Amino acid sequence: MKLETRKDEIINTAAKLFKEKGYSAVTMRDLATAMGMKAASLYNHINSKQDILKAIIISIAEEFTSGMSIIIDSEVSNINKLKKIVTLHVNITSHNTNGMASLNNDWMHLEDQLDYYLQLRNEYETNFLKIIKEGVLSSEVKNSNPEIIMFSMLTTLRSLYLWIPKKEDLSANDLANSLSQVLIDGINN
Amino acid sequence: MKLETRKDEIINTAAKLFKEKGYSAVTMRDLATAMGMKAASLYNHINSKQDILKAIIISIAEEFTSGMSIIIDSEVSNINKLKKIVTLHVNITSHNTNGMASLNNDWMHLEDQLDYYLQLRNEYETNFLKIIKEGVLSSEVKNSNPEIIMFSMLTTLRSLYLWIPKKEDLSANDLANSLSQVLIDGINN
DNA sequence: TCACTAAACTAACAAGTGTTAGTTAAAAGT
DNA sequence: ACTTTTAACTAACACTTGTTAGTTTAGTGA
Repeated sequence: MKLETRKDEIINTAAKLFKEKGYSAVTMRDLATAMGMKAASLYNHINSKQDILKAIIISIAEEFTSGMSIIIDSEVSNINKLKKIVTLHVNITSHNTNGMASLNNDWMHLEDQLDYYLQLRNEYETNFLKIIKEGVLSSEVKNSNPEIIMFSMLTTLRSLYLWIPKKEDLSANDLANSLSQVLIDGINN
Repeated sequence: MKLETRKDEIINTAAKLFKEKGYSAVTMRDLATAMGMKAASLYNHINSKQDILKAIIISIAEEFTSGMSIIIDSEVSNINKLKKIVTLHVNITSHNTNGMASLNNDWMHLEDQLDYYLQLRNEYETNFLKIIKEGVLSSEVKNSNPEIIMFSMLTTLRSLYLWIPKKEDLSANDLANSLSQVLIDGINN
């Protein structure tokens, strides 16, 4: 665990600002002010505004990809795979709430890396859907529209970044458990 | 049902562009090009870029407020109130998917109307939470964390704008029913 | 001590921003 | 027939944008 470099500080500060106003509304001068320096000085550490966005989004997207890959290979029931997905989202989001905002809202500004990002996202959703469909086949999962199930779960999980910072009292574990219960068992008594 | 004015056309076109790139990334020249005219000509119909955003967001926010008010006053079980909320979101989103994107992602750029918007949103969430809490008290709703329940439902409902355009074969009614089932009864068999 | 490097600075640029002023041409109202 | 309105236009504005060039300053290794 290396110390946080100046470049990392800039990227983390940028992620925070991007979360508040969105990528396009944050200027390099905004970022510089937040860092306590002048805009031109940022370029001693980063190549471009684009590159900051890329650094924020791609690393998280790859975390999800490798996390999903481990879940796919794990030998547990499909319901338990879904629970693992919930935990994956809670964990990744917990240690990078700001970055998750950019991933959700600013991916379309990626330019060079857009295709790569879309590919990762597509693969992720395909794997997610496959688990649900297999769960339906094995009667673990109710026979509802699998795409609606995925949509419902995934949108909730993708919005965790909005919610986790407001509920810091809740441990990641507790949240993952409660959320799994609500998402999987429903709320009807 | 009056004919669509030129101003409405501009606002609808803007909503579409805002959905694709976000408010800040869309320029008045982008909007003008999409309308087949010059940027300056837009100002014959609208006062400012800000005003377009306001027109998009506030009208939808008020739709939600009045919809919620009807649900609150309706004499049905709390579970059925929750189902009505699902239907409310499906209906509003169905006839204004583009605007819902701005409401979700660009509300922070409202400036003058920001406080008003936040007030409406806050009241809405308070009412939503109250229905869930009363459902828990009357044992209609499982005794999970009410805030997690609301978070889970609301984030799914708020993301409908991403999904409805991709599933035009599904009628608003069918979608509301399927979604209610998934959100309320869960997916576990 | 001296060269080198890291990381800040000032100054400037070319392009793009929302918006205003003034003009024009066609349509509508009287 | 004349006036008014509508809705487009061109030209320009003051300001902001991301970024580059060149300079300065402080710390590091030889």
